[in-house]
Amino acid sequence: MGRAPCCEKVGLRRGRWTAEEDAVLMNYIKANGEGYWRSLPKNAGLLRCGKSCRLRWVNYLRTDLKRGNISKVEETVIIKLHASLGNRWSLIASHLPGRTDNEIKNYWNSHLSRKIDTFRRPSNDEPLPLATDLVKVSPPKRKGRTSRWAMKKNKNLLPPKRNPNKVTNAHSDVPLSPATKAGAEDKETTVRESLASTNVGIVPYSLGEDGATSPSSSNDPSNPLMLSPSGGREGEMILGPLAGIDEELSWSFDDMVYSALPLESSGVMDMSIERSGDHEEARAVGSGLERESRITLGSSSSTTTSGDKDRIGGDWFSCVEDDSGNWDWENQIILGHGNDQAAGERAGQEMLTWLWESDVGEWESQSLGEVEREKQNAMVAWLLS
DNA sequence: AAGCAAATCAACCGCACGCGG
DNA sequence: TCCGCGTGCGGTTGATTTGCT
Repeated sequence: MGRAPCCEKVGLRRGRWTAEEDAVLMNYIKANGEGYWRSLPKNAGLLRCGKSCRLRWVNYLRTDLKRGNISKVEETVIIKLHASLGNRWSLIASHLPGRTDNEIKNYWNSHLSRKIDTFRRPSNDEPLPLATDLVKVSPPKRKGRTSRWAMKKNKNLLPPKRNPNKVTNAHSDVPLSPATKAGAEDKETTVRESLASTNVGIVPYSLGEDGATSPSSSNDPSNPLMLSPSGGREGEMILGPLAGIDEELSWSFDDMVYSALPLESSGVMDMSIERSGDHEEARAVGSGLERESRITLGSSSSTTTSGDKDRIGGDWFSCVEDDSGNWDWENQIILGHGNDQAAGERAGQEMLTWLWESDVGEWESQSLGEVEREKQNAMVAWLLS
């Protein structure tokens, strides 16, 4: 016997909700609260199935929904969380107050997935993209309409005010550092760094022959950062503190990818790349750090995902390469804040909560000020942690 | 001005999960 | 342990709108 349908379809309305139906549903929920979705339509006098009512409420009628376009900051959070969580839209939405899983899912599918695809690993014959290439890349120019919000701006639709009392439903699973990618052609090959300045302030530094450090220009395509095999000094990459943050809050795929490397504001990171069988392994170790990240690139049959949980402070990332040659990032991430995973999770939650308690729109619109810099520093500190 | 293509997103659908009996 | 129910989630669809030709 098959499972009974959630509702009897015969005689029930489908499709777009009318203003009258919205009003009925909203009034009923205000009076009786959420839940009991199956019986709600009957009790409220709606010719809709319970699922439809719930969806309408959750995605549209709730008073704490945030309207308007997704901001750059929100986009960044979405990208980062998606890198860690995958298509767990409800979980991602729980970190974006006022945004629904459906909204985020739609935004991802219509905006971000195209961007990310653009940054996917190129074919074998093509060189890895440079940072500047990636930053410049835009999704295919839209031919069609603008955002729905823009479309509606002339309509008689008042966006609900964001409820300042809403408690962010932070989930303990997140946040994590985003999945990581390290492009490596082979052991002897230079890795073409594509780290660009981002709103989290990850700035590549170069180590000169005299040992002095200087920020590398991510805007100079002729000067990609060079990562030498472990032990090398010249061209060694140093990840330095905040410097030269671009006012433009941007976040490229590789920004996301590289942000997961074990950064240390004042440390030196060695990266070694090894090839074993059909997978490559990039190991990044920050000097003076009791932590290590290992990024494994390989076929699905060989990708290391187990990780070594006993390693102190170890962060593991992995991805698999599908048949078409794209890297499919998984989230085999083991929290590695020393041995105190709970502390790491708490720090992440506090970070996000703090970020979103402030007016993100204001943050985005202002030039770099003290508040922004403080937030960026905090986010960097969190990522570093 | 009309037709077409593309983009957006509200809504639907089916499955999975948790819970209580 | 099994079963049924209620609910939530993620993938997909299709109506709608807009820009381009």
